[in-house]
Amino acid sequence: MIVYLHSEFRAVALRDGRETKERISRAALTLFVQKGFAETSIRDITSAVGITEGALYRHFPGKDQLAWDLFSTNYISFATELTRVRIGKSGFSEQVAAMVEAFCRLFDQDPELFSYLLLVQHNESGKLPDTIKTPVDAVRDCVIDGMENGDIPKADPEVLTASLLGVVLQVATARIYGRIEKGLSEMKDDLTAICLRVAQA
Amino acid sequence: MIVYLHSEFRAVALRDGRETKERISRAALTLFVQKGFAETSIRDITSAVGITEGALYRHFPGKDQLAWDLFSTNYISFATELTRVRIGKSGFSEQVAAMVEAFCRLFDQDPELFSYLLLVQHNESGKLPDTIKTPVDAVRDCVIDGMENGDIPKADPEVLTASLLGVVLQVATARIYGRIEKGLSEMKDDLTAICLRVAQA
Amino acid sequence: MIVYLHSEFRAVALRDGRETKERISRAALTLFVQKGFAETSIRDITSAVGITEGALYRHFPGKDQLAWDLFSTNYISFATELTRVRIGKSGFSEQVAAMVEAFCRLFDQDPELFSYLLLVQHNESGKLPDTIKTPVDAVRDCVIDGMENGDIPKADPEVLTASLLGVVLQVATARIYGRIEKGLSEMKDDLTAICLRVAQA
Amino acid sequence: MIVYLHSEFRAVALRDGRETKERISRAALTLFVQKGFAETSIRDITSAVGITEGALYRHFPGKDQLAWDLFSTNYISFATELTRVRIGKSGFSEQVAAMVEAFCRLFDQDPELFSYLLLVQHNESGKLPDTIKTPVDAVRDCVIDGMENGDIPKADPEVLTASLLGVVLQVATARIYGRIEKGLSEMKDDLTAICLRVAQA
DNA sequence: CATGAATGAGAGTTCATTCAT
DNA sequence: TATGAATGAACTCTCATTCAT
Repeated sequence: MIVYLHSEFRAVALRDGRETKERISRAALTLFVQKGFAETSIRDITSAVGITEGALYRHFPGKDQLAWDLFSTNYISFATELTRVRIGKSGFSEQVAAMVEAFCRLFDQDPELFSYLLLVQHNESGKLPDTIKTPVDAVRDCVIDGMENGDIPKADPEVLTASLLGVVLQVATARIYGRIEKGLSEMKDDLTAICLRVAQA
Repeated sequence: MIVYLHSEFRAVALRDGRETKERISRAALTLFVQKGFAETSIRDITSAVGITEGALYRHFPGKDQLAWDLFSTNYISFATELTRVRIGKSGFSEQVAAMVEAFCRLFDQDPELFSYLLLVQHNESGKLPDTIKTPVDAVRDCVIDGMENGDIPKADPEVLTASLLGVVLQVATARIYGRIEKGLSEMKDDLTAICLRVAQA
Repeated sequence: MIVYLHSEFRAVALRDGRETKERISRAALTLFVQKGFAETSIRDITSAVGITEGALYRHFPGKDQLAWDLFSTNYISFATELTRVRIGKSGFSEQVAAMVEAFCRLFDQDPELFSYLLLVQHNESGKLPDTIKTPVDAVRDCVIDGMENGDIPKADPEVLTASLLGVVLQVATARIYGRIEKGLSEMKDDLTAICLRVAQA
Repeated sequence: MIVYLHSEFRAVALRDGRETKERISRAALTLFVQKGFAETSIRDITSAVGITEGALYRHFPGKDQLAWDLFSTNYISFATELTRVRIGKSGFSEQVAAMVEAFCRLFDQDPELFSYLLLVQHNESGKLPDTIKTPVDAVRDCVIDGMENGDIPKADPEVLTASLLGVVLQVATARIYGRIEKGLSEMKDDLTAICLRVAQA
């Protein structure tokens, strides 16, 4: 099981410095999602944390780095989680179910992080080196496996990957804007069913 | 006959308010999509057009208004187009096919506009009064009709609406990032097929 | 009798150009008094008149000149009026009464002009060449005459001049801010009485 | 012992927020009186102080607030002083003498502040809540007291208040423009005498 | 580690003025 | 004469970042 952003039990054991750094990260995440990266000032972040502007630079080299750390660490960590839950299952259907569940869990546990990684900043993923696995790669791996194993019909794997992602991300978006009221995890079976129909599994 | 230093055509172009306004709109659209709204400065826009910063304010009251005009006009007009092509067809399948085609046409004719309306700024749609129909409304209308007519099974219309939109928008995104090479219109039948499977039509 | 800013009967006989110029002057006067010189833009003036910005420059070489014309013409003309009414009277008391009446008449006929000349822009008077008579000069002449003729006791004429002006201008100010409700002309005898006590006439 | 490049005194001066704030206030006061509020730019102020433009905003939220702080603080405090010196005296004549002296003292000690409060920005006093006592109120209180006590004849207190103020302010103005050479305090007895004649005390 | 005054660059915007039409 | 698009300089203000303390 992955730890999103910070685990409470470790925080207790840590010194103030580490704790401040995590409070900065969390405040930044919240504000970046709420107002956007450019619209969030260093002062917005530090005054939310209750420190002065200069203090932030003890923990992060700058605003860009802060945003990037926030993104890349968690983006990679979520991709790893996706692959981990997929590898544990055999058969396309089970794998899709497991991945959908992982998406829903992330959303329900930490909607801000979900938004930041997958809706707001997901165009930042181009900055990652190609060797790093992203959530998109994890889904594509699943799709390609499914085609090679004959679980689903052969087709352009990129189109199928995008379609599957699209279903989950757009439903998440609808949930954020209040058009859908149920938590994502409550809908995981429905979402899985839709995904399997998309893939004709 | 006198030969002016500037040809009449050039002079007309320089002095014609309409034309300048449209060149500003287009430059702004391009830059907003490329770099984002906040990251695009007035100077970026005007120097792309070849005018000074102050000149922009004869055509738009400010940066926000420029972005909003760009968004609202085209967003509403695309929603109208979606409804128009849908109304012309009977049956859920035909209606979905027509709407998918409209999405693909917009994308291929003007990918920047597509991105601006549906990927970059689509969260601005909340600022529109509820009486105005958006593309999301157009898709939802189609879904609700399909359920009422028995063309598709009853389910949460919001989830289905989001899923259908997700398929199209995420495939468009993959195309923009170069993961897919075919034009969207070339894939319209595939996209329609996926959408119909999503809806179990 | 002097004509403040423009006489209606002449305006009728004039061409559009002259009439526009006077409408510009009047609009500028109003706005300068209401909002201040720096806070009034060319656009404020021209849109009040109903012409475009460029058109103003057919009538005035620039904003500064417009303000200066407005000030100097009327300031001198009012100084002339003051001297005219004073010369007609013999004895300090009669002269003061006549001048107070002239101040009150200007205020009641054209409070904006009064404010502009005597309250708002009166520090511009330093730009006038010393050979030109100002309202302050007119009052000082009266004071000096009164001292030389033995109508009033000898003292620093500048202090007395300032005091007399102060009484009139500050009462006018109180009237503008609504602290006094009567028209200035209604109070002219009271004001004259106060002025004569100031001068110990 | 280490000798720093900048002496401690200098370093303290540069880093001491209080001191900088006061230097900004003083520079602004000087410039507002010399050139007017609108004609004074932030750059004018900060370059007079020897800091950059942005630094001003750590001490004041903006230009308007700076001007307003400058005005309201000192305006109220001078009104309090006026009332204080008046309360200490019995009888209209003594009270007027005390208040005239207070005006003269302010003028001679800080002519810029006098100008700013009473000549340049005094129309800002309308922005103060009615519960706050202004110098005008202080003078009016004295006038009303004098009438009620029978020290001076009954008349419109607003007219008398304005007249008394007018004498002092216009003499101060004449002094500023160099028409009068004596310091105001040197003339305080003359001014008092004039004021008493105005009020027929 | 934290403070917060200061920097310096750049943001959006306004405005007096010009000039081709 | 009038128009109004365009200029160019100035404006107020914001912000990421630095650094003496």
